Amino acid sequence: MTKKSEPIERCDSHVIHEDVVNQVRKKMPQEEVLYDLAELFKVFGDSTRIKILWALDEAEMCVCDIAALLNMTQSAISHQLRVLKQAKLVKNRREGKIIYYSLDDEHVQAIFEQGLIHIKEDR
Amino acid sequence: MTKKSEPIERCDSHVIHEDVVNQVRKKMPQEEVLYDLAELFKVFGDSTRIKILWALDEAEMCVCDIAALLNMTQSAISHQLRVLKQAKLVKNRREGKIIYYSLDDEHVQAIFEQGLIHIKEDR
DNA sequence: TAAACATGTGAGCAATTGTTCATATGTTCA
DNA sequence: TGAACATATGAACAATTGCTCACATGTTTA
Repeated sequence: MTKKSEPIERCDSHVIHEDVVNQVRKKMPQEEVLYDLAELFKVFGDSTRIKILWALDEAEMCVCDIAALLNMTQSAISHQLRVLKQAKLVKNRREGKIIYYSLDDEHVQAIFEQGLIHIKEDR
Repeated sequence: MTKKSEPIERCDSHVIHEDVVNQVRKKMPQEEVLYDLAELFKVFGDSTRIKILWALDEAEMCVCDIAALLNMTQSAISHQLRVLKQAKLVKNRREGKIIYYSLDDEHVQAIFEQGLIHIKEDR
């Protein structure tokens, strides 16, 4: 989306602290890394998906179970599970007709943890 | 958005593992907590905001600096800074005409860290 | 094999989001 | 005070998103 950074020319005209800007620019990670990071957090940025992840952190569950738990359509859950799987946060295994989902990343809990710390400070 | 969880009645008809569902339901945090968590991650789920946060983790910067760094409009940056401020991730101080922004949460880095761990495993 | 069942998927739609543009607000300095 | 400057903000618009609905896929069992 964002263009490769061209010579400083924006903010209408004046760059206030060119030294700071250049110094920070040197330290910025690759564009792609920041983009991927945003994509990952985007997956966490929906309460349905958060609920699914939290549930799967408690137990392996099939699609129907999750739909019942969250009082949502099987289809809606299935769509979201696809997103979670693409993000490699969730994996599944088949057992007959039933497909069981579980977490595919031991860091999900750690990410939740950090988020909760922030939230709790805001009250 | 989501309704308060009513008696299990979804997934068309059959609940596959009612025991698991009930057990997991007991362990689920309050609806509101999960919602707030999603809201927080939503803020992290945009590459412009990720870049801003990363930059501010390196140095305090004014709006114009950030716009120059990211090669974006002052207005666009200002809008995003508002989002970040509402999420209490960023604070500012005024010095004459110039308003300096900086991180308002020492956990931002920790959250990035966790995200990066996940991303790096996917390669 | 056909019916029943569990899940996946594409199209469509309303809601949300990120940016732009024009302009408002607030500060400094001549 | 008025011009210049730094930032904030509201309206508008295109793009994205999450859900629903209808139906497809794949598995079991009678």
